Amino acid sequence: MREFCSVLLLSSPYSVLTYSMPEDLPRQMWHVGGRVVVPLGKSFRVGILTDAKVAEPEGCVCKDVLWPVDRVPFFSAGYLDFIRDLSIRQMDAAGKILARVLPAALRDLPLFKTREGLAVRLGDLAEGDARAGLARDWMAGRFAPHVCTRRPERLFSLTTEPPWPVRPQATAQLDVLRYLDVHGVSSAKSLNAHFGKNVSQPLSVLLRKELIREVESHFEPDEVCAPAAATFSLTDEQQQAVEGFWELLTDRTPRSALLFGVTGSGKTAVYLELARRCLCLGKHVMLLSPEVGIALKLHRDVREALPEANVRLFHGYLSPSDRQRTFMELADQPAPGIVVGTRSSLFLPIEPGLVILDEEHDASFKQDEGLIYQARELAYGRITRSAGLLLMGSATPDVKVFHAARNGGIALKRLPNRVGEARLPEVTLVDLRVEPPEHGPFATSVRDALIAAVNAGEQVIILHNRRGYAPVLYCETCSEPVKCPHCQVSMTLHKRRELLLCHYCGHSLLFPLSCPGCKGNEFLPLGSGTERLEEFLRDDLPRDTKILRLDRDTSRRAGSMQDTLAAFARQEAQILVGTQMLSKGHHFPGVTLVVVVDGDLGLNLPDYRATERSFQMLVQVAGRAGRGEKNGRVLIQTRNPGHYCWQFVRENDYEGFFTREIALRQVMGYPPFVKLALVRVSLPFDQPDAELMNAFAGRIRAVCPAAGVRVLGPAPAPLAVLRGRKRFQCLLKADSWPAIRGVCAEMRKMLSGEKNVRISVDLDPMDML
DNA sequence: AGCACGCCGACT
DNA sequence: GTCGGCGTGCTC
Repeated sequence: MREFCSVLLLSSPYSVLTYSMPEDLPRQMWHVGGRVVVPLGKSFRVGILTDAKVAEPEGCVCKDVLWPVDRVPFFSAGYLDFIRDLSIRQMDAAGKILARVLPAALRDLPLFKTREGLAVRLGDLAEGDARAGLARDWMAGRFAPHVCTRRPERLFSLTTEPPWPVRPQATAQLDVLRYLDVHGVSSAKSLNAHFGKNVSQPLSVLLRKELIREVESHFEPDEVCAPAAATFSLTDEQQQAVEGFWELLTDRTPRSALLFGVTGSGKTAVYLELARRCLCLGKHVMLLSPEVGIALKLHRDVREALPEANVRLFHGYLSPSDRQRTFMELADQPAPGIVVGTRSSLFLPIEPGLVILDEEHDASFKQDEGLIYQARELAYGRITRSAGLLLMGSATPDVKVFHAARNGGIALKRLPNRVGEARLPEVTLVDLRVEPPEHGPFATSVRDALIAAVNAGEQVIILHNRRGYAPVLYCETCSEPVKCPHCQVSMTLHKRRELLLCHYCGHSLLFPLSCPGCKGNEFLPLGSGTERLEEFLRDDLPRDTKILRLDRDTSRRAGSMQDTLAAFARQEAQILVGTQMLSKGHHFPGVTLVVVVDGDLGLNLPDYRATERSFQMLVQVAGRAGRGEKNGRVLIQTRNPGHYCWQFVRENDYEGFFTREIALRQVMGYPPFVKLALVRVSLPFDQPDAELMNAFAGRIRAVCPAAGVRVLGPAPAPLAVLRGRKRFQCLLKADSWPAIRGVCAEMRKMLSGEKNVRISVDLDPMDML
């Protein structure tokens, strides 16, 4: 009796196909959840054996599975179920989703080698004299796919900021330096692709001059300072939270919980204690943070606090070989361990007993390109299959999450007080209409406070959520700002880097330049970003004031973000200027003053969550002040002091804000009271759109009412042109996800035949740009 | 993704 | 008549 199995293909066409089990090979060679090689047409594919007992399909002749790749069930039933569920929700093939989240080496055809090291052609595995012998060798562990440990990529990073000490004639060297400046840490491969083979000459010269250096990875793990700190003590509040969550963790039912603790209340200590206990229970822990930088810090905290534990770091910037190694090791070594990482860690092949999402509210937990997902939902999907606990932590929870916590769907524990003597800072609004900025972007009282703090030897954080020198470069000849040719938005001047950058698509122009419109050479930089702010402060503050800047531009060099943060923490500078990057999770006991240059930025975006996000960022950055012995102060400049969010920021009153916000959402019909989806259609800039969009609008209007879906648009997206493509979008609202999915599927079908037209569906979008 | 099949125009 | 262009459709 022939047996049949299902195989999920990990490369195109990504379908699930039925194969027969070879009758001449031992049944023990195959594992459900293991990868296998199968024949497809004239070639071969790697797939996952997902089901070992399926009926023979009608109307086609099944081929035999060729050979196993894994000796162990690589993916658990729970993992595969999780991926299948995701594929339904994303309306995409499961194989395609897996292909996007697995390291490439795991979906490529393996190279089989005999114990003598001779390569075996896949065709020879299908038939041939050696087949029986190879099967015996496989069972005895003497024949295996060669693990292609690809040589780690060579990565290069700048060591200094421009201007570089290079002769202007050394154009090849300058080109390489500029490339690294624009693209950040780059591989030898990408440099070769961009410059051709003769890049090696300037590269070696630059290495010798130490203007660039070779790095291991974009982010290198920190050294552990004191790996001996075996015990840490918890406050009563922390202890109570731990006990509450521990009950949920051990009750063998999937649970979600929220740790709502003010900034500086010591949420990390709670995570660490729970993680320790979870390991003792013999279960894996995932500790996830929204950003790599914070993950690195957590990674160090964990290794210091739990020196015995088996701790791994995982994030999207690991080299392909490191990712592959982590996947392989986790799949066949079930000893419980802790994975510290970013959202992509949720696809690692372990069964987590505890998933912790630190700074749960952070927008970076949502992946918004390629495979779109929200880490919180994936994390829940994983713990439902391992009967684990999903623990979210934040001082400013997502309104949706807090709503669920209020209504009992999510368990809630609070840490209302800061650890030790530290108190929450005093927040003051500065009305720029009454007190116009007379010192650069600062009102007089703000500048006075700055100088007073500096003179007192205290530390100050200045938040300005806009990087670069000036967001607009205005041509005085033709009275037009310089715009990105691909996006039609104003390009930002980066003065020191001698670049104009489009912050939406990354397009860059060398500066100085002639106006692309009129060839004029007179420009006026309008507005200011962090770079200009830094320049102003260097002029304005006392000579010997040390200033550091932290934004995406200053952290392009490998390790420079950690260096800056560490230098500021060691109090080597009085002032730290930066974007929202510095509002996240850092502990600076010396900071007594936080200044927000423009509190209104972000309040008026076309987005129902704009206020929520603004509130969260302001409370988080305010929370950087007063974590030491001295009390903290926060000064926020605004031109709109009447906005409802200020009162709550001032009083650090999250729950007050929540009550107000949730009422507003109910009235306006926004999540969590409705399900929301953003459907975006894009097509090349020069392709006519009228006919297509009319047809699209007609179709969507025809489909929606019957499905119980309300529709807004389609209309041009707020960023109407991006990366050379015109963008249209419409917003769908409904009471249930299936209703929305139905409409989206219909829209996809309608546009699937159209050339160059792309459609993307974002269920529960974070923003609407 | 490949690789077939298939239906048209330019060549030996 | 045959070679080869790449549009369409299938792969257990």
